[in-house]
Amino acid sequence: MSERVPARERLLKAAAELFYRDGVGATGIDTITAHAGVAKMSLYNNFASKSDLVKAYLDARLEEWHVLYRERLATAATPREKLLAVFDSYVDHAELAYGWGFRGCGLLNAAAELPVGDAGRATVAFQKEEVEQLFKDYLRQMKPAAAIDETAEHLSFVLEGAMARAGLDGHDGRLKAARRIAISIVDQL
Amino acid sequence: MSERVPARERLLKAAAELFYRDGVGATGIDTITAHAGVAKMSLYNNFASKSDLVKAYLDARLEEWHVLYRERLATAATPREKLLAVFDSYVDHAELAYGWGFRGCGLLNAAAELPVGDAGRATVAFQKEEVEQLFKDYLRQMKPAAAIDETAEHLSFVLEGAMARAGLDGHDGRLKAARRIAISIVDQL
DNA sequence: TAAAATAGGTAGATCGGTCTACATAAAGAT
DNA sequence: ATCTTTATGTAGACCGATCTACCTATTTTA
Repeated sequence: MSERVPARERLLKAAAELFYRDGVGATGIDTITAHAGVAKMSLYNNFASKSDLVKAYLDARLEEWHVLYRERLATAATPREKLLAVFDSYVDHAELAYGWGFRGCGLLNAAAELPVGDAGRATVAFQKEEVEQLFKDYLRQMKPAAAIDETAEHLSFVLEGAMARAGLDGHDGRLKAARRIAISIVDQL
Repeated sequence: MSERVPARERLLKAAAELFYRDGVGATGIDTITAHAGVAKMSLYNNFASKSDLVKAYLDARLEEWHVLYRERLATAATPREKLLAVFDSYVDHAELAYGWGFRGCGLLNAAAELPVGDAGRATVAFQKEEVEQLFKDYLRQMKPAAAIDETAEHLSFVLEGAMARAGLDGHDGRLKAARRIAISIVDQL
């Protein structure tokens, strides 16, 4: 019955909740270690600094979304369904955060707190670029003659805008609306 | 040559720059007063607390956008032009922040740092609701038979999504793209 | 001269980060 | 089967710096 959980894992779980709920800057080292039920030195044995933990937090959120997206992708047959799987994975990811009090995209929120040169901002920018690239790929498969770049950017704006609004009023109806809008956009190409 | 500027005004100007550039949480009281060239007590003579100053900062940004929007509105003749004036005022507002290092919408960034119950979040949510309502009004004047609510939400997503993306890659080309997208949306209603 | 802004300082908490000293447990060596 | 090494985790003191908030006393301004 060895239910032993490594300190690193406990720290990442605690950081995930606290960083998302209270913000990166407002969450101190002591709060994280206390919430993880772990000694302070266990944090510095596993991470070089708080920024390093923040970076790991962002990478974990990115990977978390990747998993949800690939799950949705597995059940998608057509390029159109694959494109919509991106929106569905956003809804799925939002629902993961409901227990913590939904506050929008954890990556975007964290990026808003990070200084301009910070490495974490690159992680966030990368994910948004990746989503836009996915839209381009699927659009190209759907309608090779369409204005791919413009439409992909349009879809990215709709998705991220819905997430921003959802973060403010605290429900994911916005994300489902974004999905409906995306359908109308791709279906009238 | 009385170039005397009241302490309150100097504080708001310093707070505007520092809160936007470095974030609300990362900016301390002493930094603000030093940057304003003002005594610490002048802050507490004019504002009840730091949160009060943050609230004033948000209100000032909201009013700042209102001014820019009304300026654009004055040169708009048709409902279509008035609707686009919203997008233009966003570009104008973004350009105000260029000297500080553009980091996206100051209201959205600050809201990402504020706790869920904070009064400042209401200010931010209000501004986004207001924009969506403006879209509804102008759309109704343009095409009374169109799907007003859905289209207004669509336009809001495009605008706020463009702002979110712009905040990550640091230029307002995204906002100009959003304007072009908005034109295509309203012109094919 | 009365009001407002000034400089400078204090209180008390919290921050990120470092350090010491000890406990536990599995793996390798004999 | 015993000893030793190496990993990892523990508790808790401690560091310098910074935070908000508030105070006092002096100077400036109107």
